[in-house]
Amino acid sequence: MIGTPMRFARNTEIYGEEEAAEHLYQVTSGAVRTYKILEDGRRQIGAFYLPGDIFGFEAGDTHISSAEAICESQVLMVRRSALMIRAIHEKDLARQLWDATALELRRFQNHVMLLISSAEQRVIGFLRDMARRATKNAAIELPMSRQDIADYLGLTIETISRTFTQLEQKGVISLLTSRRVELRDHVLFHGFVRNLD
Amino acid sequence: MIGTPMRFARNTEIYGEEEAAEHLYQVTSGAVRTYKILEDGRRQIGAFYLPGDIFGFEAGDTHISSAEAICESQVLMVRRSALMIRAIHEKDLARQLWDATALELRRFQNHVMLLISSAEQRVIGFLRDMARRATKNAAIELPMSRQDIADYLGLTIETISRTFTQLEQKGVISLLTSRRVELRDHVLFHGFVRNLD
DNA sequence: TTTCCCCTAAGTAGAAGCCAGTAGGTATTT
DNA sequence: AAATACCTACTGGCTTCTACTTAGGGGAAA
Repeated sequence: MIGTPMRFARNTEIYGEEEAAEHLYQVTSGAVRTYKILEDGRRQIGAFYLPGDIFGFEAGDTHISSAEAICESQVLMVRRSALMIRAIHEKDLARQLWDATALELRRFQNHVMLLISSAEQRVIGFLRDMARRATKNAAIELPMSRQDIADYLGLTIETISRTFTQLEQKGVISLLTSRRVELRDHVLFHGFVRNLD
Repeated sequence: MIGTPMRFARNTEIYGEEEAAEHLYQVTSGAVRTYKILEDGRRQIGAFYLPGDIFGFEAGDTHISSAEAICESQVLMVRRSALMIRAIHEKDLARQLWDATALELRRFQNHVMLLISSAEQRVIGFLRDMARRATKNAAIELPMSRQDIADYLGLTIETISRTFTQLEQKGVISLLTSRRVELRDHVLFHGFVRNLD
């Protein structure tokens, strides 16, 4: 994917909800969150995007979420219209666009699954997802704050914090620092954690 | 949309998870639910489809959910491959396919929003959604059972039942029968219900 | 260095889950 | 036709889990 490289500082907006979706983005470094503000003031984070991920691709004409850089980030920006026109002739490109959409749908579905479980399962599910997507090191780097995780999982920051501590006590994770987590193997290999007690 | 008409009896499978997504469907009568069974046995309903709605369109090669008829239903079935080939030349068709995908993404996003609210807000949100999509009668017809609603909203059947009763007592809805609900106007016109106490 | 978030800890209160039990309607059986 | 089973929906009591609140410590940014 070629495009214009752009830099965004921590907590700066990349695009806003309801704006015309003229561009498509790919993260090259850093991390991005998409979110919506609800009528009652709460914030729901829709997804996190890490290096390599494509975002801003809503299939419609306007963005359904806002996007912000979580930390200092670099992204490639491409004109959506240009891409769509090219996709008519280049079958590979068209294919890639559909794949990106399929991935996005799967992520949403996965997110729904997370939200109906207990706090512990949500956190484990989130960490497993991050582990799968991150560079295959033993430790997971979390670019986002506890508040971001809370707003993604539909929990409070305190519950996130408590659950991290409990998971460490149970030996499921190691908290190297607050932003570096190590997942123990049995959690990675088993699809699901049934009884941790 | 043209296609092969097919009938499905109540609670019969239309397609299964992980099956090749060879077809695309449009409901002509009845109602359809898509769902996934979680590792711990719970069922998460992803969406309900009513007459006119298109489903089975996952953007990928395999279905990410199973689909069942909620009640005796008729659907039109179209070969996905044929449609995609036609879409290359017919721009309108391509447009329609993207629109359907965009709608699907929006529905998922909406679903995520519902799942982070209180039980009362989830039920109200569900009913508002059904009211918007249904034929514009005063009363909403609910083809699905309380268990279906519970599995869609991530609640228990008891909570659904209790919340329906509470909403009726507060004057937000009228339960004409258990499957016919009338939404009071102020809920329809206001975007959100803040204080019902 | 210093400030300011960010994170963790602990206790209380409330919301939703779980476990019965009841009632009404429909289908099946005798 | 009566009796029975079955399915669906509603209600009450108790338990559990997570939100809310307050407080304090620690680390990153300026």
